[in-house]
Amino acid sequence: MFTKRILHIAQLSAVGLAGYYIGQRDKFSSNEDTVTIDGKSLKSMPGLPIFGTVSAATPYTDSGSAKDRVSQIMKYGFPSLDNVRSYDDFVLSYDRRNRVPNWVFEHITKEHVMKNDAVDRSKCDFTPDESIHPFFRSQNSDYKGSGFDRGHMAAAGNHRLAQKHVEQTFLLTNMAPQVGEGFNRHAWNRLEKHVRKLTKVYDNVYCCTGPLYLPRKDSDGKSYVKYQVIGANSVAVPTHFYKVVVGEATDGLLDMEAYVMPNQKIPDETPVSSYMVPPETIERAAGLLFFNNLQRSKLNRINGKKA
DNA sequence: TTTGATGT
Repeated sequence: MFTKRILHIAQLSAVGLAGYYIGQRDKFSSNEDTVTIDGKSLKSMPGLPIFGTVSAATPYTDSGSAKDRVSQIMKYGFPSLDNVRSYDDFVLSYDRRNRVPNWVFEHITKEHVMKNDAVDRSKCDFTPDESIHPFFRSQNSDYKGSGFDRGHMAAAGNHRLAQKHVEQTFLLTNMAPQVGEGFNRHAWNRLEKHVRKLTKVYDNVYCCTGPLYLPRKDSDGKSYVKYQVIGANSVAVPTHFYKVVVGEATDGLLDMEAYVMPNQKIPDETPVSSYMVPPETIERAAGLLFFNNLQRSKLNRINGKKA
């Protein structure tokens, strides 16, 4: 088991493995850009960026507005600011070149993952996102016959408060091509279940999910990033996927876990913990900063170790 | 159970 873990970490070594310390990073302020958007189009067009008026420093008030929900989901900061779209229960940044998300952010509580008879996943359809320009929009036809699943980044099972919420997770903006057998339907699914279980331990769980395109050394000894593209729109097939998760306890202390899994069949017996990596490794590989507004003094553990 | 694709 231990050797396996070393192997996974070795795969990541090309992008830098500098330890668990996530402290003194540049102060990246994701809250200073302001864009004004009228409330009407915000309601009629799910997916429109409603950013700008949102600040992670804004205290959460339970007034029920979309803006407040975004500030709650994004409490600890935006990983990046490009092509941000907000939905009723998750927020994402869309990669127009690759036709998949850069990152998807969720705020999850036990109420969000509870069984709810009013919500039926089987009624959901995978739907192209009309809020994306047609040049950059992925279609169901891109995935059809590709051999890859339309894998949720924000998992459907994390959004059971309302039928509308789970339906929005089926927008293709929230999808990336994933190996089905042995990955999306198994190892990755186990990781998603693990995140849901964290809501039993923590009052609030913040989860950021996305793709990675990691370099690999070729036979000529040089490193290259190589990934398949599928369909008429050339949707990128990521080499790996990450999850960075923060659990917020009642006392305000925070625990962080970070995972990277290769987009391939993974043996059934592999524990999810063997895919833990230092968060900084993912940040360097993805070009993102996670939980940048988080107060370091409140960070208790990272990947189970005292921070 | 939850994650999906595919065929009728």
